[in-house]
Amino acid sequence: MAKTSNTLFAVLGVLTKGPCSGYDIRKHFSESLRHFWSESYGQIYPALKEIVAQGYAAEVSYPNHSRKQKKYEITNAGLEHFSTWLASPVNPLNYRDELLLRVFFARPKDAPALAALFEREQTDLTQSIAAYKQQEAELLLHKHQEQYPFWSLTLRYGLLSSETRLQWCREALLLLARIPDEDRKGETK
Amino acid sequence: MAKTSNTLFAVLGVLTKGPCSGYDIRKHFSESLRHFWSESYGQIYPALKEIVAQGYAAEVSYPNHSRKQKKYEITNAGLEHFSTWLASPVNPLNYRDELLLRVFFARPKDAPALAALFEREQTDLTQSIAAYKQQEAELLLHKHQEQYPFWSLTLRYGLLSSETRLQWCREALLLLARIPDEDRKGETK
DNA sequence: ATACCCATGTAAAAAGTTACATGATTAG
DNA sequence: CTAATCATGTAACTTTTTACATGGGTAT
Repeated sequence: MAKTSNTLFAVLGVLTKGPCSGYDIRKHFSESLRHFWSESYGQIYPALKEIVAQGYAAEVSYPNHSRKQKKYEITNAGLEHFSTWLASPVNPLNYRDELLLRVFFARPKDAPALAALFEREQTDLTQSIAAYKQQEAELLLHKHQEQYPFWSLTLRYGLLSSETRLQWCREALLLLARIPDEDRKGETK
Repeated sequence: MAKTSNTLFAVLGVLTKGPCSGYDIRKHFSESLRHFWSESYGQIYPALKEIVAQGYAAEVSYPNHSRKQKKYEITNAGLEHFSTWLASPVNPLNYRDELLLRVFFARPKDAPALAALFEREQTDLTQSIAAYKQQEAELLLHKHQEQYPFWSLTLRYGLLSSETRLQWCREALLLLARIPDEDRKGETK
């Protein structure tokens, strides 16, 4: 198969929402999509070139504002290609979690250091939960758009999974609090 | 900075559990660590070479079974290097979720296709939840090891997060069931 | 004018996967 | 004897990030 690359589809996906420049696309990734997807310029511009080469989008010019900006518009072929991808099976995600990695290898002597990492994680999660809630409120303005239920589902997942992880951090801190003092064996110092 | 590479630390981490060959390390990644970390041979063997070059592990030979196998043992310098890493701040994880990506770009006409993806996800999650529960039972055999609480925490996270995602799939399917019929506008066919 | 964002793009490096070549050992 | 598994390693490729070069537009 030629290209399974998700980058191409992610970029094409943004174009389904309307004509965009590379810069606009980047903004989408670092704003509404940042919680579950991102792409850097180094991926976006080459992907746009490829998408145009395959006839899934075309450059459009708006004579009004003759900026340096290039906008791309998805073609019918592009829309169809995207729909097909959307219905295709998802690849198993390969998840890499640095915090879990540290926990897995930790020993009693690492408990205080781990606790500090968990506390940091807690404050980060608390912030993102607040952000999700605010975004949910903002999203209500689009309540009557046909895409509303889908956008709302992605936000909902962000919220649920962050709350679960926060809860887990709390459990972990309780557990860690019971470890450090009883174990001081195997010290060489 | 020379190397922030997590691969080096992940491999070193496995070595903290005891002398291992590259093959053994691979097995660790595809067994106990698979839910939050993985490395391929193409990463592991070069990483081992690098680790030895930096003096964090050394090749050991067991004259008994003169196999083709090379085992590596972590050095004191390696243990210290690893502890330092363990206490260092975690990098923000860049999470990419193909299912969320599809949901975000979906429109009412895609509802049936999405529902199929969610159902697939449900069965996968149900399986991993069962696997987590079985692993929890097996882990009880190591209840008195000093690393038990940490291993148990990583399993616990796997279980909680899978259950949350499963719950979200159920909500999504209910929501999707209410979409498809009311929306048939904008069809060109 | 000068600073700051908008905007496009690329080169180089780093990270990671895949597929293969090679051969030893073990179980049936 | 044969198949499966153990075991090491690498080359080629894909993917992704990072850092830079370049310059237009706009507000102070």
